[in-house]
Amino acid sequence: MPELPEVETVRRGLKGFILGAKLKRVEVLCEKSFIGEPVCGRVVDIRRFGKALVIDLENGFSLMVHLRMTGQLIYDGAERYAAGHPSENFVSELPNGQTRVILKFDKGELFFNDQRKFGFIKVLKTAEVRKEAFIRKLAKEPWEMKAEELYDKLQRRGRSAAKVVILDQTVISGLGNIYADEALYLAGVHPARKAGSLSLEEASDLLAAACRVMEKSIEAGGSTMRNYVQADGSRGNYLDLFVKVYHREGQLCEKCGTEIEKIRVGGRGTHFCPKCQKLISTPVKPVENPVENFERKKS
DNA sequence: CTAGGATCCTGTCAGC
DNA sequence: TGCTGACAGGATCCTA
Repeated sequence: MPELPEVETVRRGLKGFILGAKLKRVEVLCEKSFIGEPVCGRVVDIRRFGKALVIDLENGFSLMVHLRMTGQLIYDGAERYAAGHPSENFVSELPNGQTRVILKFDKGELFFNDQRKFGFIKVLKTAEVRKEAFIRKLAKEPWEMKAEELYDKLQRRGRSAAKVVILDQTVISGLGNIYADEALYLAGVHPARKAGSLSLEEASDLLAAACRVMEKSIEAGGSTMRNYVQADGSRGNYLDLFVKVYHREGQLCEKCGTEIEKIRVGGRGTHFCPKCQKLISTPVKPVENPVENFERKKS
């Protein structure tokens, strides 16, 4: 799942259920999914760093949760709260074959499910959370970043596709495959544009678009059990309600009516409007007298 | 340092 | 039916 808005949704929702609760027992069903020695204790805070969630315990230890592609956190107590990668697990009997870790609290159980096992829970000392490799390298979130900073980073990685650069969490944190596509669409930037060809103004637009698209998603309530099950009992992804290009290939662009296309950029499925997002490939540094330089190099 | 590709893992779907 | 390859809301590691 889980890009920044989904993780923030998990954080806010989970807080209502486990803040102040006492973790009494940790059951690890998949060794790969839990790093370190299990710890217990009362939950004093739940924080988020980019796409990583950190559950702080009273005893000085913290549990860092990264959901990666298919992670979900499902709490079962007096009622159920489920968020993360949307799937039938939201409403299934748990544990099941995709349950990797169970955190048993005094008032309920928190299931960490993860189909692909890319996600994990890692035990850290609370005082050392910021030293953890992923968190330490994390760039600012879009709303904390200045356009000039993003522009500089795009320049430094000028020969990569713009989308590839903004997906890098050490460049800007929070965007994943969906919101990267959505932000590029809103800003009118083709995903495969060389990062170095973006102007400061375009970088600024892209930054504003990233803020807007993620704020909107958080407001929409993110990916939870609540909006996974429709009123008529059918299943639906909340993203379909407001996404403009993601998974919309073949459908029409809301702005110009052109068919949305799907291509591959940096190995990821990429959706865009070929009319609203033009591919202008300006060389980063135009080579002067290429023929002459080539001749000189040979000799 | 950057850029590109492989890799971790399970499940689903299209095509033969 | 069964097989095969492609692909998936992420990030790291390896090579050039």
